[in-house]
Amino acid sequence: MANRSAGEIAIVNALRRLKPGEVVAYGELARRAGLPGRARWVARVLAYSPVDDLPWHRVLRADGRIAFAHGTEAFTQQVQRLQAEHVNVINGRVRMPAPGDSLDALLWRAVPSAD
DNA sequence: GCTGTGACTCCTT
DNA sequence: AAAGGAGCCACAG
Repeated sequence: MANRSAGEIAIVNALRRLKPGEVVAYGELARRAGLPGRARWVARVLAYSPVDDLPWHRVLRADGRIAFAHGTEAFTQQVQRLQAEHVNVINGRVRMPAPGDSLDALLWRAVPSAD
């Protein structure tokens, strides 16, 4: 039996494990799903997965920036969803967790940025 | 089966 | 801070 969508299922499961207010990078989510280096696969799953109740808005680029261009509908919607979960977003950027910060930082501090 | 594309990431100027 | 390039891999043509 082909494991055609095994990775996709793992990605969706990892996504479902995210708690409100918790954000991760595409690559980090891929790593949690047991698929290191498959960040682009995560992005594709978020874009095309038939499951539509996924917390896609909790996934950001590795530097904490939203993956969409400013002014797009997707960008605006992601910012709104994040703010609804008390995630501070400034100029399309969120502070990514440092390795030691983990549990204390359920709410991530905003990072000022020029953009 | 080869080529181009992309909601990515890392390294090197 | 910004830009270029390589690696990555599923998918469409």
